[in-house]
Amino acid sequence: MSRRQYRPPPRVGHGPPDDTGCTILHVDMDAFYASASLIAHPELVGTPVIIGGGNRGVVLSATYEARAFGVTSAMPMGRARRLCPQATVLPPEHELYSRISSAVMATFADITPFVEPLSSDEAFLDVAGAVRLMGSPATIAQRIRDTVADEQGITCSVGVASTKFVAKLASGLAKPDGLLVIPADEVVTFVQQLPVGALWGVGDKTEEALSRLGLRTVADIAHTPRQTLIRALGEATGSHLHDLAWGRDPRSVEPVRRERSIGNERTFDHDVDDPDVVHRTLLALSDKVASRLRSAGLVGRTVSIKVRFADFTTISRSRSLRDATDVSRDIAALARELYDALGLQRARVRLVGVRVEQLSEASSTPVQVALDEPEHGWRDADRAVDRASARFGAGSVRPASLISDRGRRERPPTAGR
DNA sequence: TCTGGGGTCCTAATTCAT
DNA sequence: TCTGATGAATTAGGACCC
Repeated sequence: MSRRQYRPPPRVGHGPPDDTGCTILHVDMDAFYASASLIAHPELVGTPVIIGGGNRGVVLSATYEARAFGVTSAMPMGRARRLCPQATVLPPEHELYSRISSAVMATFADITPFVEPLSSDEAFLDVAGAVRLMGSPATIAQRIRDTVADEQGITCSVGVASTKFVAKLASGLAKPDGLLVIPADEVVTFVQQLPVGALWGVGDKTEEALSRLGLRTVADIAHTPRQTLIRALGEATGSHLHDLAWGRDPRSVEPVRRERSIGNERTFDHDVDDPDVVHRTLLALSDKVASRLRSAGLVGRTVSIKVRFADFTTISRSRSLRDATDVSRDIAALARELYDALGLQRARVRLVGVRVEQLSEASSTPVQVALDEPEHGWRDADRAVDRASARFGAGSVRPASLISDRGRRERPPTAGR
């Protein structure tokens, strides 16, 4: 579901590609959400289909038939409908996607323990240790494509290369339903012919900045002094891009990545200027975040809120607690404090979000309890709510203020994920 | 065109501790 | 005790990714 697509693969080299040393695979499902949803709608195969919804939503995924009309992911739904009025629009089915995603990741795990998922529909694999048993990297890549197609009924594309970022570029160029090997000794030629926007980490803003320097291709970046790039883009981005432009990418495939934050946010159907509605939404979001923390066995020290106004300007505020917490009430209280401290009168609010950062394992983080606070009471209450939710469904137990009269009238957001 | 929701990482300013 | 330097942590904002 990469947002950036580039033209058909340029032919690199002649004869069968040499995959020696190309032990990194990037596997990417083709139009994942759309393909998955079509399993239940075989009559729509071969027609334009858009996954998305909500009156203020964006396109989550679209079939290649819809993309032919210019529809891309993350495009506002209104625009997508105008570009392709004949498309069928289906609402997302997240549970289906996550089920298929788990099955695909399990297929990867059968091949190598070195699997780094990037999202529900793509992953890096390091197959160095599997080559003796299963054949060359390209052979393994083809086997993955066959297995996923047979078992899940959807296609994927695989990039095979000696580094992560080249493997990712390759899978993008192989799409849809393709396999592309970039031999190790052709990496520099391959990357340098690409436009700067093809590089991972170059979005609209960075592309603009590069364009101001007159840099359009990766070769242009490669032949620009490192210091010039650093001056224009900052230390990290500047030196990173210079390295990539020469094919240097020492990052290894990391199977376990610890979560650094957990958050939830919500865009209102219509802009809201009633502080009471915002307060109740913050409460519901805090509740959701806290329960996700608990089920992940994590606690967090920093609570941050995000507020987006009607004109789309967005601000955030955060504060750190003395001790890490996973207690709904603590998170909600701080979120509300942060919001109230903004001193907004009747600003029109489009979105609010709550996020908890500075995470650590709940089991290894002592949660300090002040003697005069009924801290354990709230923790125990939260766990009872967790048990009830597990038994009777999410949202079966909610803070009283979310089911008040006003609540019924305004229909606060329910926990749905 | 009118912009979701889940995140990660980077930068810069400010504050705090030594 | 005051002062300055230095480095770490905190906070806010923004770019980027899928």
